[in-house]
Amino acid sequence: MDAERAGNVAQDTATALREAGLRATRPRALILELFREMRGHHSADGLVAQLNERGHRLPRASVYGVVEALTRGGLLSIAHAGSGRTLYELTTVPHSHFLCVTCGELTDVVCTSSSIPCADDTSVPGRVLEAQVIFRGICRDCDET
Amino acid sequence: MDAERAGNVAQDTATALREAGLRATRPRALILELFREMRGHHSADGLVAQLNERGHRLPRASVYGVVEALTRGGLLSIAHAGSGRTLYELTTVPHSHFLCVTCGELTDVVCTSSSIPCADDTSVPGRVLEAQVIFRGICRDCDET
DNA sequence: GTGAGTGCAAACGATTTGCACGGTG
DNA sequence: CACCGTGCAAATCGTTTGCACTCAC
Repeated sequence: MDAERAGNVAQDTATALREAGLRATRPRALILELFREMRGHHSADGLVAQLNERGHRLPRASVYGVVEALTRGGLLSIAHAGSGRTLYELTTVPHSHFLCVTCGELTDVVCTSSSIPCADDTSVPGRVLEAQVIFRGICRDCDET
Repeated sequence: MDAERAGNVAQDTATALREAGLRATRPRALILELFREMRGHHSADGLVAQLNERGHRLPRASVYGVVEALTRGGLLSIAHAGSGRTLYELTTVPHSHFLCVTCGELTDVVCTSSSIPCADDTSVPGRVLEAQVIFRGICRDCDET
């Protein structure tokens, strides 16, 4: 369980990075593994904190660079949570997000209707790369209070 | 044409503000009229610039307060453009947005399918107040280049 | 008259930039 | 061994906060 030894980058992680067209560096592997371990949505700043807790000190700017690279390589996806909060998550199947306006918690919403509305609508003024539905509302926890 | 004289608030603008449950102050009228004149999406910061060009000097913080109030009153709607950019637009019919990842331009997309996908899906973890579809892609202008 | 809204300055958090060093391919 | 990515510090951007003053109601 001490695969966290410095200099040691798990093979599959390194491979995943290279397959994404990225160099397999330690910070990148570290953060990718962190995402795989934790799941969910995390801000660059939150990652710095998580890494610190695990004894890895990475400067903010580097973490920002890493998540940018991982996103560019398609390994991470961006989920904007409003008010300047940029969250990242492991790229999986396309899905939507539910943002609680009270507590700010962001949850995945698995969309049962597979097609994205308007994606091929002629009123769309360009080539669509990605479409995202964001639901804003009040989550059950906050609603009960 | 010089309805811009200080202290003079156009009647219909004042009425619109009061109907929204807001006090009819000059900054609010100024900004609301600006939106009606310009259409489109604007950031709080952009509004400050626009107002300056027209000879109205309003401090940033006030503009932020005004758009917050207008949004609270339902006169403006928020359109998050990612990366911490919060844009405002006159509230009209519900619609989606197309964000060009190259130039950052935000355009309206009039959605022909009126229903919001998944809005009543049981997988949504709370009470939905609002749903927004955002398309990310490359607009025609940038695509041609 | 009273309180909401404004104006101003300064603080704030998230993200970005510039440059020298180090490790990957 | 060339170059991309990292580490570090400082700058920047959009937004928020605190407080005294003013104006709409």
